[in-house]
Amino acid sequence: MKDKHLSRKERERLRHRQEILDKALKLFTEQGFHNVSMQQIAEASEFAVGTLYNFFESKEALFEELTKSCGERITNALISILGGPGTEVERLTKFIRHVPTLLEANAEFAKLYVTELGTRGAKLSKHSNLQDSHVTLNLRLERLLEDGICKGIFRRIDPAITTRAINSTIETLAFENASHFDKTAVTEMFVKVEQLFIKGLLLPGENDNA
Amino acid sequence: MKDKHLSRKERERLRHRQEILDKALKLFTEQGFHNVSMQQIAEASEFAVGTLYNFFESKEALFEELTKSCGERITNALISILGGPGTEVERLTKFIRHVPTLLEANAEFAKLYVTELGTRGAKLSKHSNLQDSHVTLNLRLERLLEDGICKGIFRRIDPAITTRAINSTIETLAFENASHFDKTAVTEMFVKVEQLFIKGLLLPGENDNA
DNA sequence: GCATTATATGAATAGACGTTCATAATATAA
DNA sequence: TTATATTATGAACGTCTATTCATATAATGC
Repeated sequence: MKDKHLSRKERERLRHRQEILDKALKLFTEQGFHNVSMQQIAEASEFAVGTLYNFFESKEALFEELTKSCGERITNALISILGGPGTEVERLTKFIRHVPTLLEANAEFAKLYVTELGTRGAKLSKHSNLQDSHVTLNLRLERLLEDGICKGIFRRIDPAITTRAINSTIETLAFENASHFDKTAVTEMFVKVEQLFIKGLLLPGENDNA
Repeated sequence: MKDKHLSRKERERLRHRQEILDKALKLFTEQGFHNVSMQQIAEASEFAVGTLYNFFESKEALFEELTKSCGERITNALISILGGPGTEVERLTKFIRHVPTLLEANAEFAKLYVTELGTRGAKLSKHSNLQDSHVTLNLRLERLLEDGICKGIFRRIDPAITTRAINSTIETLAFENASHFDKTAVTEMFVKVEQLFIKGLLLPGENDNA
C-alpha cells in the first residue's frame, strides 16, 4: 500500500537490514537476549559493529524490531481465527490446530517468543505493543469460552483460568518443540491438546465421536 | 541425622550464610539473576563483597544453592502427594489443592523458580539436580494419569500432554500471583483449576457433584 | 599479653559489552 | 576527473560486574 518504487540503493539497504535481523534472530533464539553481544551479531551478519548502529538505534531497538514484526504476525493470525466464523467449538479447534502451522513458519522465533515475551516472559513489561496484542488475544479466547458456556456448549468452568491453561500449554509445547521441529510430530501433539481441552470442556451429552 | 553438635562459631557461620541466602533470594526474585550484582547482595546482607566469596565459590554457586534447597523441597512435597495414598482422583485433587500452601510458604521463591527453572526456564540445562527432580515429578504425574485411564476413571487422553498442561497451568498461575500473594484468592483459583482438569478428565458417568 | 589462626574487608583487577566517532571506502553528481 | 554525499569500519571509551588478594580485624589458645 505504501511506496512501491524504491531505488536500487534503498532496496539494498533493506536487504542488509533484513540480513542483520535474520542473523540476530538466530542468535537470540539460540542464546537469549542477554547472552548475545552486538559483536556476535556483527560477525554473523558480516558487518562491522558500527554499521549495526546505522540500522538500529540500540541493541534493544533491534530486538524490539524483531519481536514486534514476528510477534504481531503470530498473535494477529490467532486473534482472527478466534474472531472468525464458526461455532465456539469450531473456532477453538481451529485455533489449536493452527499452532503447528504457525510454528512451522516461525520455528526460529517461537522459542524466543515464549522465553522472553510469552505469558511468563522476562521482557513483558517493556514491550507495550506486544503486551497489548497479547492481552487482546487472551480476552478474545476468554470471550469465546464465555459465549460457549452461555450457549450451553461448554460446561461451567472459569474462562480466565481456562484461557491461561490453554495458552500456557500451547506455549510450553511450542517451547519444547522449537529446537528440533518436526511438523508431523507436532501436529499429532496438538491433536491431543485439542482432545484434552475440547472434550474436557464439552458438556456431557454432546459426545460426537469418542 | 547428621552431627547435631556445632560450635557457636559454626552456628554463627551458618546463620551468616543463611542471611546472605535470604537477602539474595529477595533480590533475585525481584530483579532476576542477571540484574542482581554481588555488590547489591553484599550491601543487602551487610557483608563485604569478598566475604560472600568465603561462603560461596561464585555468584552461580550461590544461586544454585538457593534453587537446590528451595526447589527440591517443593518438588519433593508434590512428588510425595502423587505417590501417597488414595485413588487417582483424590491424589490429583490433593496435588492441585496443595499448590497454594506451597506458594504461601515459598512466595518469594516461586516467581524465581518459574522464571529461571520451570518447564520453560532460562537455566534448565545447568542445574542437573533440579532437572532430575523435575523429570521424576513429571513421570509420577504421568503414571498417575495412566493408572487412572487403565482403571477406567479417566477418559483416554495423552498422559504426557496432560501432564504438561497441568504443570504449565500451575506454573503460570504461580508466576502471576507471586508478586502480590493473597492466599484466599489463590486458593479459589486452584479450586477452579481442579474443576477444569478433574472434571475434564473424568469419564462421563462418574459425575459426583455438578 | 602474645602468637596464631580464622574471618572480614573493599580497593584493585580483568574482562565483557553497548555505544561512539574520526576515518576510510564507496557511490553519486557535476 | 573532481567534488560531494553516503555508508562502512573498528579501535577507543566508559561503564558495569564477577572475582581476587593484600591488609585489617577479630577470635582463640597459650
